[in-house]
Amino acid sequence: MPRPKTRIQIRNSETILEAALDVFSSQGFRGATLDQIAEVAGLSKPNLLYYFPSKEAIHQTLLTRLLDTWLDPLREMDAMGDPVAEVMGYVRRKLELSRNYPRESRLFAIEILQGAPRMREAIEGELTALVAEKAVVLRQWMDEGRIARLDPVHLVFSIWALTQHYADFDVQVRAVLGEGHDPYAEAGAFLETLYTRLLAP
Amino acid sequence: MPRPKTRIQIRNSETILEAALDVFSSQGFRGATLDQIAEVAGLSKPNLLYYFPSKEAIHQTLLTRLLDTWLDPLREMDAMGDPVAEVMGYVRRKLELSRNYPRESRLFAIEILQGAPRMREAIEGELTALVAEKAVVLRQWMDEGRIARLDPVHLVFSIWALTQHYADFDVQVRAVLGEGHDPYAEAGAFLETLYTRLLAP
DNA sequence: GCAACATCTGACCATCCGGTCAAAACCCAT
DNA sequence: ATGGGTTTTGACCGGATGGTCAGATGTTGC
Repeated sequence: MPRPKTRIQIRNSETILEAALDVFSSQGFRGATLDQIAEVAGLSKPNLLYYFPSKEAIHQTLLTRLLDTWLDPLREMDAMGDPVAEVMGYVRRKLELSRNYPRESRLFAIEILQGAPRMREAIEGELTALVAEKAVVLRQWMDEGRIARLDPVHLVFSIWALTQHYADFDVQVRAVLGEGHDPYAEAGAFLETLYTRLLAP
Repeated sequence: MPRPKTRIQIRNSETILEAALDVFSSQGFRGATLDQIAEVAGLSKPNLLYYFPSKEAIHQTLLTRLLDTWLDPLREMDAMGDPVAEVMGYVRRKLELSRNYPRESRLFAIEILQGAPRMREAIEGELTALVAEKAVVLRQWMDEGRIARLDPVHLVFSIWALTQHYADFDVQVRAVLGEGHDPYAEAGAFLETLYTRLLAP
């Protein structure tokens, strides 16, 4: 089953990946079982293995798809735009990602936490290259005095940390805030203030 | 084996917990096996179970010990001290914790990521209470105009996110930075700048 | 309506894993 | 040295889990 072709193949592959995302992101690779995924997907376990050769392959497919989605917001940061607006836009897009795709965020986090055993290559390649590229842009803006002088790479780290925190530590965030809060709305306002103050030249 | 008494008991209990921390923090609860822990500890599997009644119990012991260490830096934040210095001190202590106890940080992170199945109570109790208490102090400082007006709880979240990021995402941080960097030293400088600018009234 | 192919499943297998247990090895006070 | 308690272990158990397979069931183009 190299490339899905028929409608059934496409539909079922998607169903499986959707279910697998649910289970992997809440249990980790080792904690997830094919039976669980099969149940969530509403398919039998052998049927899962008709569409994917192994548990490993399902996980790998999810991770590969994930990386692109994950890097897109940073790719969009435009060297020609207004520096503060561009960084702010990146923060906003990244926070949206956490809000709309928390399972993906957690899947990614678990993978990195465990030493990125199945993503090392992508981390050291694509991701590192993209950050290096954008660091040049940021440094340029700093040289021109359009944003404050900071370590550009750690600036990017701070955006990752602050936005992903709300998806990855959701349980903790909600417990501490208590009832009657919209964590993401409040986070948006807080981060707006934070980066406004941090970036001012 | 309710309370370790003899020297051998104390020594072996510690050896087991140390090994378990290694394994649980890099594989998660489900991913860790007693055989792995036994091997790292240099003991046999039945011997592990002579000191602890179950895998679950080893994990629970680690989590319980962890929480106190984890909250201490925030407890130390003193309402009587200088506001900016107190917050900065908290940031510094929390970053030290990430640097010196990265495995503990990851153990905690994995637990929360997976929905805190074995820590819910502590999160909703102790941790929430402590944050609420310190939020009062922070709000007081803001009312007095001694630090900038911000959402105090999200300010605390930001400190957690920014400091723990360096332990939890260590692999990614090192990959992106490349050779010849001291991530924690750079992070310390970056966070100093960030919170100086953020907190200024 | 039927052949050819795609999809699905029950039964099964080998391995792994947490945990048990009886007996061996060890330690130490007398 | 010896006896009584402590510590350690090899062998084993039952259940879970990833994966296989032969055959049943569906689907589609003609």
